[in-house]
Amino acid sequence: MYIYIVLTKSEHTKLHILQTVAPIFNKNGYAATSLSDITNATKLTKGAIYGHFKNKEALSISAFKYNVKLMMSKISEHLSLSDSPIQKLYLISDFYRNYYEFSKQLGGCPVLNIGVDANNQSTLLLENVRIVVEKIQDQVASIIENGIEIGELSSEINAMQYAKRIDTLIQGAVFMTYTMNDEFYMKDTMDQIDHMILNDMKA
Amino acid sequence: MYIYIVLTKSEHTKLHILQTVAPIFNKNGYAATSLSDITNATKLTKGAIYGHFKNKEALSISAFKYNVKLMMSKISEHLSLSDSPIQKLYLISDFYRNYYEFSKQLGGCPVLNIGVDANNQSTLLLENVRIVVEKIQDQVASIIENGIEIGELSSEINAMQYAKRIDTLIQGAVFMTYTMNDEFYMKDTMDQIDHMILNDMKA
DNA sequence: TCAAAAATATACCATTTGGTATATTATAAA
DNA sequence: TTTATAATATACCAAATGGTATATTTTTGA
Repeated sequence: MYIYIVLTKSEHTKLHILQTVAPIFNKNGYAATSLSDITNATKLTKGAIYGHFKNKEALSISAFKYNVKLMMSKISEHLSLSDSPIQKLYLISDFYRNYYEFSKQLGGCPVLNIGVDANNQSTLLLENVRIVVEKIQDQVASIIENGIEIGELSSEINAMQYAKRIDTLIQGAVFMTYTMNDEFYMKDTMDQIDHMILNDMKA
Repeated sequence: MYIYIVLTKSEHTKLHILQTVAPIFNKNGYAATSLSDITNATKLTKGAIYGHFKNKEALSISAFKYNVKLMMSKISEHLSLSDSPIQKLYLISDFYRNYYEFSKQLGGCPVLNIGVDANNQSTLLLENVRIVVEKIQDQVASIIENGIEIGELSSEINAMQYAKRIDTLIQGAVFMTYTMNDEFYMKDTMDQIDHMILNDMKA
């Protein structure tokens, strides 16, 4: 079953801009993405761009959010494969085993790229990255809490601490995988996470 | 005991440029650092800058190497506190417990910042980051190998694999610490590394 | 002390930057 | 079909960009 949503001209153009521009900002970073990069890629003029976005910073934030939404919905989709909290944890590591290829479509990992880039470029952009990181950690923590409640996971563990650990492990793996262009880091880190679930977290 | 090295005018200026510019490139990234940033900060003119460096890219590479040298010599200094391989591993985690404050002087972690930044900006810069990462991992691996040889560490473990794991854990922690401005990630990750040394690596 | 060389400053280059005011075109409701 | 409005294009802006040729100043060794 498909749901067809009729877009107005304006909505269509705005979506086209975001789709086109999100990977560019993600790859190049804020400063290295120029308005001519944007107009060339979208085949639109500055008039059209500025009709939809206040300025370059606002566009970059919308582009970041667009990429995050793509990423998050892909994870959610994957996590829906099981209802069991512990299985959901395994599905997280499973998702990231293929994250290198997936995230290339987005122009890289938005959290890593924009997190590093925004740190000294745009306070607004950095705030948005932080919100996303917190949201991700909250979601993982609530999976862990559910697992503890139904007795799948040990009641000894601190849900938020482990959520942060998992997130930190993942980000390190993403960074190393991209920087060294070597998926070993991703695969090995996911093995570590699986090991952690089994040995430290399981009830 | 101090060693005084007499610098020529040229050497003095070159050092002054690198000292001044290294944190700026590290903070802002390649594209977001302009030549006027450089001339303003150094109080020199373009003539002086281009007398010492072929172009902006060459300067950014020298600046990266300058920061890496500062970082590496600081680590080496710390690791010289013990001759025991297993103690050296603990000294690595100990070093990174204070890394947030230390690396701020450099304008952030050069490996993380330039690694992410260079990925789509400068192939030359990225190559240099990779060389540094490999060098760090080789050094950690050789500490582990020594530990295995003298019986401090288990002969079951793969030295390079654990070197890469430690490095990946550290990079993740650095990223999270900076992005969230929260040293919890660094401290907790170093606890994990200590735990790994004791439970997975120790003979 | 002096002259050659090295270091640095000045003045310039074409191109690009983000952004805007205005003109033109396309859309959508009456 | 017409008309008001929304969407997009055009033409422009001052400022900044990386880089260079040349002029000036400083250094250095004879």
